[in-house]
Amino acid sequence: MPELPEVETTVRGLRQVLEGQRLTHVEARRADLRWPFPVDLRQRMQGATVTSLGRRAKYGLIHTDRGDTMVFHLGMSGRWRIDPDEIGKHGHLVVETAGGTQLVLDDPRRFGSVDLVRTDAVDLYRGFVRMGPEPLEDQFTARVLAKALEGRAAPIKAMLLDQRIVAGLGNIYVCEALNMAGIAPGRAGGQIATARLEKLVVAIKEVLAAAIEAGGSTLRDYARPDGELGYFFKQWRVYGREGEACVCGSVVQRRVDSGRSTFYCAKCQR
DNA sequence: ATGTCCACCTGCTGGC
DNA sequence: TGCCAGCAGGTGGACA
Repeated sequence: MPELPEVETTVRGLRQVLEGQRLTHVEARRADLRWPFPVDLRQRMQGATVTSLGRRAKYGLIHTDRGDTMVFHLGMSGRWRIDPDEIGKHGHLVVETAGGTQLVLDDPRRFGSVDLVRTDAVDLYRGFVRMGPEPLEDQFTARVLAKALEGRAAPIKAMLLDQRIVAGLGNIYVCEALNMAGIAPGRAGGQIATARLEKLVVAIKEVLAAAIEAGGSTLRDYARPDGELGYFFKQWRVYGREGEACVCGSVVQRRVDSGRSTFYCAKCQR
């Protein structure tokens, strides 16, 4: 589930049990996820105290008093479980705190990742170097987006999924934002009028904020072993709704672009 | 440089 | 019941 809102919700849940806590046990249960775990992960994290947590795009950040930052990505199927009944066969990283909480990073498909960087050099992390602006920050504006799309022929949908253009959107929220803005997913990025980009930027900010809000409303679930993510899926306008009625009365379409489903309304998105 | 596609994994669902 | 194809929220790298 992890696009920006899900990672933000995850970080908020982790913050409640990790911030200010000393890590008494850190154990990787296999050698790698998408990449190898840092060989010195346990050595550097075990015994350290978590000073704060943060997020950059779809990455979660766990800062310690040793000047290290653990950077995690949840891939397609990753999630943190808090005090689960059992670690489970996909529980690949286990962290325990002095406060008595056990955290398990669970990721069946193993597209996620865990890295360790020096906190004062987080910006140099390979995933962050060419990354675009945070969509919820003020510096993400229609002007900035227009500049990034200038002269580009690729479909707007593909461009919004490109983390170098704007960082944190995934397949769901791109589909939703394009629908809210009334823009056809296949339209060339460089050929969208500024006024429509204004609308798109507003839609992106709105859909992300609403999703975080919905995740936040069920935040307490993270304290449970079988905690699930939020309920924003109930608010999807087009994603996963092929064949259903759009608000305009037309029918939501699905098509596949480079292996990813695109949901849209051909009538209200032009 | 830009655009496009695929591999990397496991689990689940729906059709036969 | 069982099998198999198709699908899933991401992204780095290989290609033209």
